[in-house]
Order: sequence, then C-alpha cells, then structure tokens
Amino acid sequence: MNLYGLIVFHHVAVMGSVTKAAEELRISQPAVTAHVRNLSHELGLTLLAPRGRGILLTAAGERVAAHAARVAALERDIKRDVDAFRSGESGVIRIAATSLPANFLLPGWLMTFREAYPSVVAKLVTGNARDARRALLHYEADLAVIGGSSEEFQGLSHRLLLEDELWFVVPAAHPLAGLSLALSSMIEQPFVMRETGSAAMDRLLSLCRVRGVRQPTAVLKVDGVQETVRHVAAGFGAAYVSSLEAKDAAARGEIARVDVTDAKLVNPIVLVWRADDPLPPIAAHFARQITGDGTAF
Amino acid sequence: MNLYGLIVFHHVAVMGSVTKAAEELRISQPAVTAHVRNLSHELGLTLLAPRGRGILLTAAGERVAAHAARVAALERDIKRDVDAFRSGESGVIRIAATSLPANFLLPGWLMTFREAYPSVVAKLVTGNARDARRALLHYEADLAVIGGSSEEFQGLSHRLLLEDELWFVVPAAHPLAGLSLALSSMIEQPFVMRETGSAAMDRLLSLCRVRGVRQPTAVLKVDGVQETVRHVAAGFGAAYVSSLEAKDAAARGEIARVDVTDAKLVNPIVLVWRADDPLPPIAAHFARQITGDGTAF
DNA sequence: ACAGATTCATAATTTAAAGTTATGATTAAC
DNA sequence: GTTAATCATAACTTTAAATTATGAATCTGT
Repeated sequence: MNLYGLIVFHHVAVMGSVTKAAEELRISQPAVTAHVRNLSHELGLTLLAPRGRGILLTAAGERVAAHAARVAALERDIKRDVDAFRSGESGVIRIAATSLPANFLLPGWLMTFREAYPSVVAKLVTGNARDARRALLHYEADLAVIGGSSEEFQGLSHRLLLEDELWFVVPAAHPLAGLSLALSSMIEQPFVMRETGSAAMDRLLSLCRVRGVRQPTAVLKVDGVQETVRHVAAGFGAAYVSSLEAKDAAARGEIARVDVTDAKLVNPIVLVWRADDPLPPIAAHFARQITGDGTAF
Repeated sequence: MNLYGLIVFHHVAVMGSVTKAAEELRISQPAVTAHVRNLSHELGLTLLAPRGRGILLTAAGERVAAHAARVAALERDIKRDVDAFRSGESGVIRIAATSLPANFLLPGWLMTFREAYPSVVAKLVTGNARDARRALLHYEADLAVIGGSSEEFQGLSHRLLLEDELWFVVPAAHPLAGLSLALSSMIEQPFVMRETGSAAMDRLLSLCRVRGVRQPTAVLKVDGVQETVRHVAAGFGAAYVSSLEAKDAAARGEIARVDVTDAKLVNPIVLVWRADDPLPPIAAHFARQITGDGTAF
C-alpha cells in the first residue's frame, strides 16, 4: 500500500478540497488528483465523488480518511520521538560495569542524570572487566565503567574517571588500627577475601609476588561487595578493599584503616566505549556528565 | 518522512539482514541499501553498523525499528479493514426513512441483517419523504425507505418494496366495527389525525377532494406513530392508518377495521438510492436483503 | 593460511513514479 | 450570460527507485 498516497488523501479529506490539499502539500493540483486516483485504484474503492465544483468523500472515502488520519498521527509521533532521541532527551543508556562502580558510583550518577533527563531509561549489567568489554564489543552496552584495570584494548577508547585508593582495613578494635607499618608485617594478618576475584585483591597478590613477600592467607572467603567490609567489622580479619567500599564503615567507626607505607596502590576507574562508532546521544550526554567535560564521544 | 523507507527498514530489522529483506520485498539488495541510507540521512541517525559480514542495528536503529514495526502493523490493520469494507463485511449503513418504515419495517430488517453481518453499524434518520430524498442527494444517507409516495425523482432510483394497505379503523366497540360501507358514510365519523401530515391522511384528503366528498373532521390531533392507534382504541374516533400500524392493535381486539368499499388505497413503500454512484458494499448487501434479489445497486 | 562463499556498499544505468504546465469540462456566483 | 473556481486529463519533465555489475570485508571449511 502506498502510504504517501494515504497522507496526500488525508490532506484532501481534512481540507475537503483537492486544490487546498495541493497548496498545503506544496505540490500541484494534478499531482494530488493523480495520488487520489492511484490510491482509489489500489484499494478498489471510489474515494471521492464530484459535488458541485468541488468534491465530497464517499462512504469509502470517509472510512479510508479515518485510517489516513491514523497514519498521519503515527508519523507525527515517530518524528517527535526521533527528534527527542537525536537530541538526547530520551533514549536508553546501556551500561556495563564492574561491581565497584556499579554499586558505589553509578547509583548516584544515574540519580543525578535522571533529574536532568527524566525520560531516560538506564540498563545496567554488572560483571567483571572482561564481561564489560565483551558487552561493548558485542553492542550489548554503549558505555562501560570498569574498575581496577586501565589497559588499552583493541577497538575501545577509555578515559580515567577517578583513582580510587586501596585501603588495608581491620576491625575497629584491632591492635593495628590506625598504625603505620610495612607490607611484610601487614601480610601476616588473616585476610577476608572475595570469593570471586576482586580487583583490589588481584592487585595485592601481584604486589606480594613482585616484592617477594609471601601471599596473604584467607581466613574467610565471602561473596558480594558489602560482605567483605561487614565481616571485617565483625572481627574476622583484615581486608584490602577500595576506599569507596570502606569509607562509610570507617566513618561509622566499624572498621579502621592501616597505613601500609610501602603499598599505596590506587585502583583506576575508567569509562570505556567503542572507539569507532558514535555513542547514542543520550549516552554521550551521560558520558559528558560523569567526565565533567565537553569532549566528543 | 518517507514511510516506505520505514517499511523497508522494518524488514531489515526483522530479518537482521539487508539481503534477506531484499528477498522478502522482492527487490534487489542495493535498493534496500539505498532505502536505509536515505532514511538514515533523513532522520539524521546511523541506523546500521557493520557487524562481521552482516549488519547490526545501532541503538538508534533499534528505536527506529520499533516505530517501523508500528507503521507496518498499522498498514496491515488498514488493509484488513479496507478489505472488510470492500467485501461489505463491515461498514456503516446510513438510512433515511419516513416514520412508518422506520418504526415498523426497519427494526426487523436491521435485526436480521445484523445476524449475518455483526460488525455493521447502522445509522437511521427519520423524517418525511422530502427530508429522506434530500439526505440522499446531500450524501447524508446511502439508502432511503420511503412510505406513501413513489414519484420519480431526478438523480434517484427507486424500487417498490411492498404495498401497504390503508385501513379505516374504529374503536373495537364502535357500531361500525367490521361493517362494509361507502366513503361518504365513513367520512361522517370524527377522525383522529396526526399533527404532522401522515402519508395515509394525505391520501385520504386528496381522495375526498377527487370524489367530491367532504373533508373528514378532526376530533383530535396527535403526534407520533403509535399515538393515533392508541387514541382510536381509547374511543376518540376513527382513523385512516397503515395496516402495519393497525395490525397488532386489531389482533389484540383493541380496534376494529371498517371495510370502506370505494376507498381501497395502498401505500407504496419504496427503497430509494442515488442513481449515479454505486452504493457502499455493505449498503448494497442490505438492499439486496430487503428487496430479496441480486440486482446490482 | 588460503580459496571460496557470503554480505553489504558503491557506481553506472534503466525504469518507473511523481511532479510540472497547459487545457478542458462542469458548476457556482455575480 | 459571463466570469471565476474546481477538478480531471494529457503531454511532458524531473526525480526517485529500481536494476546489473562490481568491489571490499569477513566468515567458512579445508
């Protein structure tokens, strides 16, 4: 079915005149007549009847005109939505993130963003850094926020968002609480570790290998972001965690930091996106918000 | 916006392939590529991204594809409805009728028709014969059922549906009940008449004029179809009415017929339509039902 | 790793659609 | 009865949409 013919007929029906429809559409009157004739032939219905020196819609014409109005309305609606999408007013932001940013950074960022763009829909998938990069390359996400590694990657661009300090923490009442000491001493402590490798613990293990210090021993293996800190607070042992994870509990006096003078690592948290193709406008807005600059993404 | 381009893109989105979409649309692959390119340019959005040796929809593409699916669905819906309309399965029958057929004939006819065509919508306007003809000529109705006159009319065709007998009726207990007598005697009775001229009473008045008999005298003027018979039954006087109006009351013994030997008129009831243009299919079906033949309307 | 097949994009060309101007028939208006 | 308005038709031009042919990139299977 020729939908443009329907749109032309819609104008004829609304104006009640072939000539007026032609003026509105900025085409000639015979062009409108031809469209109506073609549509009429295609549908097998007589749409117009001569009425005086003008025209009048037949019953079939009235019925088809009602449908034509629906098409015109749908077209307007699509146009409106596409404009909103192009300008970045609405759309879907698909984000892949590792657990630290997914739990400690993105909730706040997305909340702020939502105030400026209320019609945004965010889809957040949490996984490890490899999952996140795979999601980007498989077009399952448009942005990734990855904590713990800032390696270059084929086809991906990245940008440092912040450098998260890694802290050794112990229960608040622990003898080492608040002290300064060397890694070799700290490592003697029993550690609470994440079951699935966390970026922080990976960094610690490789640091020990480099320094020739023995590997830390796990007194407890837990799963989940909050659980490590909770179990430290409960007295199970020390842990090596992101300052973001530890900050709140430390402020509440549940755990305490230990200053290990020869192990001051930071955990880079980077924004990653596909290097080649442009971000959806709404995702670009979000990226500009969290990087705080007007770089083209 | 080029809606056909959207339809083409819809096929690409559904098939996930330019080539498969081209096969489905029975056009060449470069034609599909060109449509997508044009649409992309028109909307100012990148819709497709190369993915391996195929393509993948971008976020914008997904969003536009969702709209394209709506357009495709609407097109199917319109096609379905237009087919139903063309075949006469559905549609609107606009009927203009005079009061007698509107009250005594059309209710039954429309009820029967509705059983065969449940999705029909009937619009019935009641008026006098002139109103009904005007409604036809002004395209406000497609069919008219007119009682009482069967004159030719410019631009209108007609067909006799039935010949309704006109009866003189009196209250059941009236001395004339069931008798045979001449018009000159009958006319002495006081008559119940319709306020607005009914076809039956018009015929009676002109008959009296032709026969040189004096005009009947009105003992009561009422308005409405049923009211005349009711007031006769109540004993107000005689009346000259359609057999259709009187039949039920006569069968219930509320009124009685008087056989006036020299005044046996019939009231032709005709179906009328515009001579020049074809009836809407559904109206043609209805016309065939009530005429009981397969004449082309 | 390489030959062959698949998929999409581009270029050149043809075909079909859509648009134009000019003009005629019909009807309304003065 | 003349004039103006409206739509339909015809002849022609322009634009859009299709075609075939071909090239670049990528996957498949040996």
